[in-house]
Amino acid sequence: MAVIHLDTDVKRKSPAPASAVMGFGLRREAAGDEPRAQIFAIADRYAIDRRSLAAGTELFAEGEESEFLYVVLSGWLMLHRILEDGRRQILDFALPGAVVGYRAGPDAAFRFTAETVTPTSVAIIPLKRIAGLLREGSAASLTLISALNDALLGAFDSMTDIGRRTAREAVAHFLLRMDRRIRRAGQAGAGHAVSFPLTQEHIGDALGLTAVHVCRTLRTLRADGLVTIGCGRLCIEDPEALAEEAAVYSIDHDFPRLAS
Amino acid sequence: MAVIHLDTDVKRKSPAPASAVMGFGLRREAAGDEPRAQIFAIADRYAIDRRSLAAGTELFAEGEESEFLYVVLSGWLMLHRILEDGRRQILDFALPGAVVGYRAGPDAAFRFTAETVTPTSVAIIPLKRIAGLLREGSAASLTLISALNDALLGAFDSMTDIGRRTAREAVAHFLLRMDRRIRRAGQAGAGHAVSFPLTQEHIGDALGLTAVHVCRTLRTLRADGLVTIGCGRLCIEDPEALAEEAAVYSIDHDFPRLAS
DNA sequence: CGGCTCGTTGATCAACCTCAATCAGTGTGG
DNA sequence: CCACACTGATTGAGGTTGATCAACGAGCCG
Repeated sequence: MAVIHLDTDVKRKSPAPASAVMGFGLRREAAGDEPRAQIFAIADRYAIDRRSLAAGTELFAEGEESEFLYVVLSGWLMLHRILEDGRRQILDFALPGAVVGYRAGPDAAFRFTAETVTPTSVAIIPLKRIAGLLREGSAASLTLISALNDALLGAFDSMTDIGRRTAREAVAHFLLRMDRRIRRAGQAGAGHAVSFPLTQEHIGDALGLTAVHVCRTLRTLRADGLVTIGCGRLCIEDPEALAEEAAVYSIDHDFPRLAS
Repeated sequence: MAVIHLDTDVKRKSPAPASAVMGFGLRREAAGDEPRAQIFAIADRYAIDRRSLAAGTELFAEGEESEFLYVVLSGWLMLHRILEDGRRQILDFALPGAVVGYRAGPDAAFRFTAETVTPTSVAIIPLKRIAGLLREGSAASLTLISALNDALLGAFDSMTDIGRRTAREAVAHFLLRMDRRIRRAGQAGAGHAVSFPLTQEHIGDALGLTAVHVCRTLRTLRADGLVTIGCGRLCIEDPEALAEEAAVYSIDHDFPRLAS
């Protein structure tokens, strides 16, 4: 896997001062990448600890209460809900630089489950400190609001995919969006391809489809020379043609179409 | 319609000071209703103008740029996207007390269209003032973040409805959610019923269904004695049974089921 | 009255699901 | 070293949910 995994200790419980615990040089690592650098700066300043998780483990579960919020430092998380009979809806994926688990306060339960897709490390930030940050006022407020707003716009994209696009359109649009997010998160791979840890079941659960149907859909997209996907890699072979397949509305800010 | 419509002038362009324009006694009207009162307080303090719109008019359209953000004072808006061939996905409904159209700055285009469902009046707030508010820090930052977070959680609910619930489950869950939102927005009607301005097409476009199928689904829900809906009114006749039909996950914070 | 929106119902169709089997790759314990 | 289990991808056959197309009635309005 191309996901950088910095350390493997499960949890450091020592209540050391933040500056001592969080000296990872995150700012250096992400220099120049504006929104992500700002999130990492918040993690650097306000986190009291960090935690490394193996793939497939829960960070928190729907219904739990906790005093913390998390910033993804490396790896992928998925946020999801599961209905009683096992149906699963993946609500979002959290890439490095994502803020996960914001709530109004420690007495508000998590409304979804967060589970790692790859080995992942997160910074742990007390909600109390965030509340303080907001009251006092700083550029961090704007960063946090922007992160939430981005998440909301992403959810709107997903709703449109799930509700009003065909399977082929939805998968095409999903791959375009993910490719862009992966690059923005600084995970760009060699050449055109990016590392892509999701299984077909993940894609299906994010788009309201079955893994079987995602498989069939990907087969046709591959056959048409639009994408290469598999073995943990994704390559958008023909972005314009794929955007065409995705039934992107003409005004779409992210994927402007050539004609009109 | 039970939606209170305070005035009908189309637009006051006079750049009068906020306090002069916004003396509507909103704080009095919403006293005791915490989150909504806080939003109205923000509108009271930061709005430069207000605007009243007839039903079925656009407040703003996807792709537009503007320096403003809006707070709904009365009436309903719908936020939606339309694909090139006319397919429409309704992303959210905005009830009184909702914040609509937040963006990082005036150069960021709207990513969806906002259109009135009923006659509506909104307070107009310059994005600049919001940015200032966040930098300076105040309780308003928390209010704004909470509003965004609530919108995100609502979008997650919708995604689960659209992606992983059957039409019957989705409609049941949607009606439960809307009933709760209407009451929280202070629009509770007489007795069990609430005023409900949405058409079956609105419901369908919010849930990724056709109006025809919503009609058939509502028929069975009515026949089973679960809801009364029509003529601009909605009445949840049997909340527990409807939650049962909605396949609400057992941990759901909003609609706890009786058993487990 | 004509035109419009909204709700309703029927008949048909297809997109996507379900069930099932196979296969490759990978890890594991004997 | 191999049998075995397990995950993830793939393909086939058949079934079902919800879409599409169409028609009609009620209410409203100019």
